[in-house]
Amino acid sequence: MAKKQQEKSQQTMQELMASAIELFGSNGFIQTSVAEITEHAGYAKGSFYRHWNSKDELFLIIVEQKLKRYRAKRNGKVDKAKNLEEAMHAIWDFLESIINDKNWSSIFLEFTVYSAKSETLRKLMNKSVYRLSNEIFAELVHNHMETDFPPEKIGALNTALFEGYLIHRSLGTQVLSLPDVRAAAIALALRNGAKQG
Amino acid sequence: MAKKQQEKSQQTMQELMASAIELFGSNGFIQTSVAEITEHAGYAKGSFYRHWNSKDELFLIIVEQKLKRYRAKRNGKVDKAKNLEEAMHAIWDFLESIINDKNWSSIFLEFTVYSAKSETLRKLMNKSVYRLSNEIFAELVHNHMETDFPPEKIGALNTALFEGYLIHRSLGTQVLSLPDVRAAAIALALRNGAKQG
DNA sequence: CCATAAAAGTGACCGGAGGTCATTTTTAGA
DNA sequence: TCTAAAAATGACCTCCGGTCACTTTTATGG
Repeated sequence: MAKKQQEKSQQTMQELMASAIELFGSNGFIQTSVAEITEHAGYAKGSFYRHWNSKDELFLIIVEQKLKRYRAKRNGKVDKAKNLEEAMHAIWDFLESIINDKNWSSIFLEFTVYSAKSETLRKLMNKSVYRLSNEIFAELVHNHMETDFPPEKIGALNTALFEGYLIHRSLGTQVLSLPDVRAAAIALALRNGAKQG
Repeated sequence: MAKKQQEKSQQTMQELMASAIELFGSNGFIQTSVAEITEHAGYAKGSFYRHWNSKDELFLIIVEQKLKRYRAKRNGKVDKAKNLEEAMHAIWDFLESIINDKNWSSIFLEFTVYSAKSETLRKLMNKSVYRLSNEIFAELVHNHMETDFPPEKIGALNTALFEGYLIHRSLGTQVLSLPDVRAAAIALALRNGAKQG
C-alpha cells in the first residue's frame, strides 16, 4: 500500500473538481468562489491550491475535458457527410449538444470574454483544446469545399454566429431560435463554400 | 449666484465621468476600479457615490451617451438607402464607427456578458438605449423587405454576427477581417430579406 | 510498536475590490 | 462673522483570489 496517500490526494482532487463543476455549472465562473468550491466539498480553502495554481487553471482543465467529450460524440458523424451541407449539419449537431449541456455554453462565453483581458489567458484560449477551432473546422469541411474561399474563414464566421447567438441567448432575448441560427450559418457556409447552382 | 454649489457639484460629476471614460476606455470595465476613477480626477473614493449608486450605473450612462452619439451620426444615411443592400451598408458603416471608437467595442462586449449574470442588469441591457436593438433595426430596414421573413430576426442575426466578430477580435484571432464579416452579414440579410434573382 | 519524516489539510492573513457613512471642509447668505 | 447646508473625505465593512506557517494524518524503518 505504498500509494495510499497519492490515492487520497487524487480522490480529494476529484471531489474538489466535481464540486467546482457543479458550482460553476449553476452559478458561473466569476460568481463561484474558491472558498465555496472547497467548502461544498468539505475541505478548507487552502486545499484547493495544493491541486491547482489558480481558479483559472482548474476552469481551463474543465473546459478541456468538456470539449474533448463533446468532440468524441461528434467524431465519425462529420466523416459520413457527403457534401458541405451535411458536414455543416453534423457540426451544428455538435454545437447543439454544447448548448444542451445545462448552461455551460453561457459559462464558456463568460470565461472567453473574461480571458480576453489577460494576455497569457488570451493566448491559451486560442488553442483548440480550449475553444472552437477554425483549423479543426477547416479540416472537417475542406473535402467538401467547391470554391477557393478559405475554409477557416467559413469556420470563423460559423463560430462568430454561434457565439453571437450565445450572447443573444444569455441576455434572454427570444428573437432567434436555434434552428434560425443553424439555418443562417449553413446558408452562409454554402454561399462561400459551395458552387452556386 | 445661488447656483454656485450645484454648479460645482455638476463640474465634479463631469470630471469624474471624464476620468471614468478615459480609464474604462484604456483598461476596460472590470479592470477599472472606482478608487482609480476618483483618484485620477483628484477626489476621494466616497465622492463617486454622491453622484452614482454604483459603478454599473455610471457605465450604463456612458453606454447610453455613446450609443446616442453613434446613432446621431447614422441618422439620415439609412433613410437614403434605396434597397436592402444599401441599408445594410449604412448600418455597417455605423457598426464600423463603433469598432473604430478606440477599444470601446470590446468594452461593450465585456459589459454585455458581465450584465447577463444579474437579472436587473440583463433586463436593462435588453433596452435599446443600452444595446443594438432588433426593433430599431427592423424599423430601419422594413421598407426594403421583399419577403415575409421577420425583419427583427435579420437584425438579431446581424447583431449576433457582429458581436461574435467582436469576440473573435478581442481574442486576437486574425482569421476574419471586418470586410469579411460585413460581406457575410449583408449576404445573410439579402438571403432572408430580398427576392432571389 | 513507536519515532519520525513526509504528505495532506487547515485557516489566519494579505492586498485590493465595491460600497457605506460618520466626520470634516467648504460654501452661501443673513 | 456666524451658521446651516452642501461637498468632500477616508476609515471601515464584506468578500474576493491567493499565500503560507502551522497542525494533523499517514507510511515506514528501526
